[in-house]
Amino acid sequence: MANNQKEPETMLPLTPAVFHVLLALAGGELHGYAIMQEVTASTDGLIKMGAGTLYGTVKRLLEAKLIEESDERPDPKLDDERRRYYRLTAVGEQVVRAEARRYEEIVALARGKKLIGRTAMAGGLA
Amino acid sequence: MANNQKEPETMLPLTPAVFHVLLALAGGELHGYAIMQEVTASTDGLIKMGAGTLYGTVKRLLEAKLIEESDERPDPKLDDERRRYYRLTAVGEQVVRAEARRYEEIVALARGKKLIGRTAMAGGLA
DNA sequence: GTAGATTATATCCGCAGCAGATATATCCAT
DNA sequence: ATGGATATATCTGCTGCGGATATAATCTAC
Repeated sequence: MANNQKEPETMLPLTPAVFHVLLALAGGELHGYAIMQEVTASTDGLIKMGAGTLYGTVKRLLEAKLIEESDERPDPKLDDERRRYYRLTAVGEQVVRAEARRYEEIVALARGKKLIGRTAMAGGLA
Repeated sequence: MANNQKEPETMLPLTPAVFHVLLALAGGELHGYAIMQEVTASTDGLIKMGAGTLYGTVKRLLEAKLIEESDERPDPKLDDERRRYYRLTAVGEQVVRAEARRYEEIVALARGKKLIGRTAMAGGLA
């Protein structure tokens, strides 16, 4: 094969916490606390990631080289210097893509079993 | 509200193991070992559910009344009497539906961040 | 028919990692 | 300046996943 690294599929499935963190960072670099807020916001408050989960997950993701710290500051003046920003690595992006596709397959499976409709309106008729 | 039971959304998110078991049973009742095989088959071998995971999960699902044992035998003559068949309860079906919708939302989120395409072909261009 | 592989259920236990509690410190609004 | 929100970090209890182990019935092959 053309590249020298393992196939991203080999590290699937991701834990939900890992996936949510990578997904949050797929929209651009964020600092830890912002990741927590992004996860809560993007799931309508259903997933509330605790501090222990977040920082533990970030640590493991750094070790696995799926994310990396960035020294760039979006706006040096308005920024809080306590913040530590993180971004996806190339491998991290491959992995989050692969996991997203896996989720897509599961949705297709659920659709095949008539659990959800063909349209993408997740709310249904409520 | 009209019904006397909790909203299925309150017990989300499900663990991946729980979701896969419920999803397998959404296609009709199955015995334990068949659930394992169905999970492996429907995920192209990516998820290989161990015996400990399966029977532990089944036990907890029975306690939570999301599944129930059925005495019906698909074909009494050809059947293996060791088998224990399980089916979704009404609540269990509500819950697996709700979780499937949640997965759909996550896929939509990933789509919004351009991680996957608009079409549902999960394999992509490989 | 009987030996070996597969099917089938069940429990045990080590380990990963999630989640709340705790600690510390800075930033911001009043 | 005081209090509350922001921000990072660690500790620890607990859940539950997953491989190993045990037991037994069923099926296949010879």
